[in-house]
Amino acid sequence: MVSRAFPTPGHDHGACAAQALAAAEKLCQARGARLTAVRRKVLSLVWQSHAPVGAYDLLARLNKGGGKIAPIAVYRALDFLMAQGLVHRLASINAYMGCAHIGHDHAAQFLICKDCGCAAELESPALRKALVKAVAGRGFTIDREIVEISGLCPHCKAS
Amino acid sequence: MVSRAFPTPGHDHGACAAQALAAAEKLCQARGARLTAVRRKVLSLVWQSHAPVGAYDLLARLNKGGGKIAPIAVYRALDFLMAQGLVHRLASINAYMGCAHIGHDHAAQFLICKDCGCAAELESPALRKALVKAVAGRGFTIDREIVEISGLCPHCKAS
DNA sequence: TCGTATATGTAACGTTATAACATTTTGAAC
DNA sequence: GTTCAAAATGTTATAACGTTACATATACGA
Repeated sequence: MVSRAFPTPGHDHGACAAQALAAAEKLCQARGARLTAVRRKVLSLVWQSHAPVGAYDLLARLNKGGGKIAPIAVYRALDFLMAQGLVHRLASINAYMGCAHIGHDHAAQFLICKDCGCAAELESPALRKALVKAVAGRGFTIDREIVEISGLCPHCKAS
Repeated sequence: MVSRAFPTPGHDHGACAAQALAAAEKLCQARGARLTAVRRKVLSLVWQSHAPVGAYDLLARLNKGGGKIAPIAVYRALDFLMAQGLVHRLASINAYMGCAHIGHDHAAQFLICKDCGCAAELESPALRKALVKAVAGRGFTIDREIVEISGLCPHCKAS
């Protein structure tokens, strides 16, 4: 399977998130990367839903219960998680989501539902290829690509 | 020609910008859209270079000489210009650039040089088609697409 | 010229992200 | 196990980006 599909409204998200966390744990261990308490907590919060979440939302959730963590701490955790490929940033909505294809580098594309707020990761080789081809011949060297498509997901369209 | 190429370092930018402003003027007149003084000024500032420019940069330039324009005025002007298709917003860098293909709706793609800061508009039908195709079959309805590719432009790569 | 829609002014505020520097924790070498 | 340097976190302040709410002014057709 190439894409993480949009979750059905009633899917078992607990299992979904737990699996992602376990995989992240394993990956970090293998790499000698330190998945510290803050980082693990931020990652778990990111995985609380399939809707990308803002940094200050994460901050508020971290501090729910009287914590005093500063914004910078969240951004640092997110930077680490992005460097490890565990989290993606969606530039068009200033939000972060868990990566569905950890363990290998990939230039992903994102579908963002403007109704329910959920996002799905595409990772289409054909699209990637078309992009590279479109740029080729212009003498431009690609460093990073951002492809974010907003619209209506299947579930929201149906209702 | 499908794309606005990266300008050569010494190109006649005065003529380039003047042409864009004249075309915008004409388009607004034809549509009955009011290209007021503020909007015209913002558009001309946007066209002062081929590097996308931030809203607060525009603001500073507007106020150079003692003006007191507020941020909101710039954003309102930009909103108008974007609605008319005269300006694009680059979400990945929070900046704005003049549109090179005014007068017809288009889903453009952008190449952004991380060295000189210049950006070019691609508007590749093949890429667009690949994107639509990649999304098709997933039941997702496209509303808006953002494709922003950062890297090195030909001129910067050469030097 | 009247009235309404459009545009702009004004002030305050909300949101997103980073800078700069101090302190603590970690893990490996000795 | 002590020491040391690198990595991580804490603390405070601030930069950068964008909007709300409401008042005023201008344009333009009836």
